[in-house]
Amino acid sequence: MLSKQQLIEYSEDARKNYVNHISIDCVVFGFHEGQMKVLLLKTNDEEKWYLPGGFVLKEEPIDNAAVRILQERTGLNKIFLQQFRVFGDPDRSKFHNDMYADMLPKEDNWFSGRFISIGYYALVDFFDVTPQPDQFSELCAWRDLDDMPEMQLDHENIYKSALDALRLQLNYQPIGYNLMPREFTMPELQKLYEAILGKKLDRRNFQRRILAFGILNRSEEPRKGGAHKAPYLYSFDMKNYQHALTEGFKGGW
Amino acid sequence: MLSKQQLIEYSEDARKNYVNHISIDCVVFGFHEGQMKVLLLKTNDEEKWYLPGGFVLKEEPIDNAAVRILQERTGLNKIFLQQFRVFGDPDRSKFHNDMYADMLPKEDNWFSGRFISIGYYALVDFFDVTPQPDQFSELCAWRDLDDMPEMQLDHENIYKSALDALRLQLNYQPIGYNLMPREFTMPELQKLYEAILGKKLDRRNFQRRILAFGILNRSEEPRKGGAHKAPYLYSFDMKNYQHALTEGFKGGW
DNA sequence: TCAAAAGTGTTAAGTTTACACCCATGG
DNA sequence: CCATGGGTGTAAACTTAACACTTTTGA
Repeated sequence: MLSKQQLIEYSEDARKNYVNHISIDCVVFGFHEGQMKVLLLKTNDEEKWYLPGGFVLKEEPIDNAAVRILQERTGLNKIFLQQFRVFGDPDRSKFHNDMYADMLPKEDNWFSGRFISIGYYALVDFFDVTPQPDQFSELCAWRDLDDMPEMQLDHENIYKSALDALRLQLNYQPIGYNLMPREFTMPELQKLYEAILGKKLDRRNFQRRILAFGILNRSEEPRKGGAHKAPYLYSFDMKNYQHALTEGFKGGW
Repeated sequence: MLSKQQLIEYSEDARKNYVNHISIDCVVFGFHEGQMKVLLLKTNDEEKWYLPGGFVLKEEPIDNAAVRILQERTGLNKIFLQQFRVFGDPDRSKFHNDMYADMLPKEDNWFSGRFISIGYYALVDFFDVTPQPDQFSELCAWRDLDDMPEMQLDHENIYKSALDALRLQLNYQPIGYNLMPREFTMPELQKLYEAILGKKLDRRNFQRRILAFGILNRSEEPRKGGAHKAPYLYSFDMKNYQHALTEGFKGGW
């Protein structure tokens, strides 16, 4: 949490460096122990959590801004990012206006303005992430998809919207390279799909369908470990995966 | 086309009234005589055309801004609008910077800044539209999808991106209410789909598929007129249409 | 040797595709 | 009376869904 003095400095710096009126909010999805997770931030003072976000540098492409912001929160360089919507109601910024009303000059501070936010969702490997709080928070942590806390501003709306977009993406693009470890078993991949969709899938049909996409390579060695038949290990065939990403599955019309 | 003086005034007014750094670009699709059309603008001086667009008033929701802008260009009130992407490269505004370099003060004029543009596509009934040029143009006209002219800035990119989004929408949402007259025949609707997709479809299979969506009502009276069997007239069942719009077709997973 | 979890296969139901024939109308 | 374009039907190919049995492993 910033002191009043620091807040004033931040506000002045922001004015110098960032494009005014534009913000970026990111919904970072991770996957761990069969659960979809979302990366959230929180101050010690406030009860409510918020999404990682930030602003766009004056000469920076917006996609780069999203990458930069996420790098600061996760430590990751290569992140699968997808712009999915703009949130631009004029009263969505009211929160900041109120929050900093007594700390910053009423007019002409960075937070008093209106912000139109570009929503991105990101898919990341849970184990690669080292959650880093930002200047305004003490806590940066994963939260389970089915145990989401109350959120600030319109962030609940943004996160739900991101989940919808992600589910839609399942229908015409491969998912998983960014969420799974390099090698994984078929049941593990299935758990990812089930977590995203929030429902159970048939084991045998799932396998057939995924394999039909032609984006998986099966390695020779199975993974031993449980009191059961050792499952095969798979990895993504990056050539075909990339192709499927750009071309999409199934035609529709 | 504005004079230098008018341009300066516009620039000053814009600063007062609009949110800086944000613009809106609209790809307006219409359908006429079996052709998909896009509404474009042009000045007499310039060869290149551009998309209808504008800015967001300081207290205006962005969706309303898009509606307002399109109302000015088309005269229409009720327009099907879909936000589809943000275009935010820093050098996409270079064009305006150069164009007005000798007419406006170098620093601190409205057009010298960077603009991040929110892309919308719209579907409208061709016959309801009265194309209106804006302050910067003398010409506002429909252009055929398969005879598109050269365009300014990144507008070609934006338009192509809109077309992709529209084609994607065909796969999970109904299309047509906004593009067709109230009553239409099955072959007419088919032509719309063919125009959007840029390919021929099988008459019989098309009919089956569309009817299966359950969003059409067939009226009793057929339309006479050609030297052939009179085709039935259909209209959209708005209850089911709306439902399909929000719920989407086919499940995927 | 048994329970757990994974591999594999089959059949039935449902879609989609590719076609062919018949019907009303206006010239 | 015939050419044009529209309505309708169907068999074959393909997908998807539902379901059962066998295999391997660690305890």
